[in-house]
Amino acid sequence: MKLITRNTDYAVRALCYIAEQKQEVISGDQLVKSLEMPRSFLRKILQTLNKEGFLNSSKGKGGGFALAVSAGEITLTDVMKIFQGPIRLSEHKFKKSDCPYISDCLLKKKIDEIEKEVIAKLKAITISSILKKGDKGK
Amino acid sequence: MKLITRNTDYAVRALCYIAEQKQEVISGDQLVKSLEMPRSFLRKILQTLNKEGFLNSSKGKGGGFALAVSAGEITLTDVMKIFQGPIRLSEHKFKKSDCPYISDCLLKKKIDEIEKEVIAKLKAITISSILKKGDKGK
DNA sequence: ACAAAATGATACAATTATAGTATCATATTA
DNA sequence: TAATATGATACTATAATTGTATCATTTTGT
Ligand code: FES
Ligand code: FES
Repeated sequence: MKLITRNTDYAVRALCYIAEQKQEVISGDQLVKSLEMPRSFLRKILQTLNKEGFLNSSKGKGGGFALAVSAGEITLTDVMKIFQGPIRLSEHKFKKSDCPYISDCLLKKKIDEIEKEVIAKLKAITISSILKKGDKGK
Repeated sequence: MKLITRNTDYAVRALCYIAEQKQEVISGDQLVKSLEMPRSFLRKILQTLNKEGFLNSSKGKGGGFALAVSAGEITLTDVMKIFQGPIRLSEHKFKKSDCPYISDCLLKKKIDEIEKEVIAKLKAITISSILKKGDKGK
């Protein structure tokens, strides 16, 4: 029953780390060392973030990853969507034949409401909002 | 990324159904037929609800399950706890060595806040609050 | 040219959670 | 004592999560 899976979490932490460094470009290995995450797993995550346009990558010596978007513009929901698909708290949506309440289901309505609020709040969390004060904005 | 798993969902719907009927005692088979859920799965769920004190059961002809607690006192979080364990949106709690931010992690704080709010809202959803108007209170 | 340093692509594997099944035992009622 | 119901419990299947591992490609510096 996790809302945030580990690859999302790793991704967020990696983005935070990159955003905080003075250098723009950070190599995967540096991230692995600094954040102590499984190497191959993080590499895959970084590749995905690159493909999705949140990171730019460069090969060869001195290469690595840099933010492609400012830290203030990357939201938690962005990252979640990439690694976990569309956000949905419940799958309470049964075939009509399955459920006598479906046409006017209060449970569904209530859950949907909560879902909306949660998403709104997650959307308000950006990478820069997670960084310690003083580092923000970058 | 589901907040509510199917056994929780089935349990809630079963509780709703039982609460709505005029008879107090409803057999497992009647629930299976009416709600069109997998028989064995629902039986297991009903047994669990019984063990946890939300249903009373009686064997033999005319037996079945009845609410042990009034519908207004069974919350969604109650049911979730039974079938999904303690509610936790994120496992963002790494070993100290893993994460430079852990001592003062804004992400953790923000997630925890959201978590609290979600739990509060889920707690406000009771079985009777899900039933159609007019059936309430039973 | 060539080696070193990096990422890109991709296939594979392990673990865990979810979802569901099946069987036999036990109690109750008619 | 047969029928009806739940109790206990072990088993299986599927899917999601969490990784690993390998080889290819690009870039840089000597
Ligand atoms: S759609 Fe069936 S109870 Fe909500
Ligand atoms: S505990 Fe590490 S970023 Fe939150």
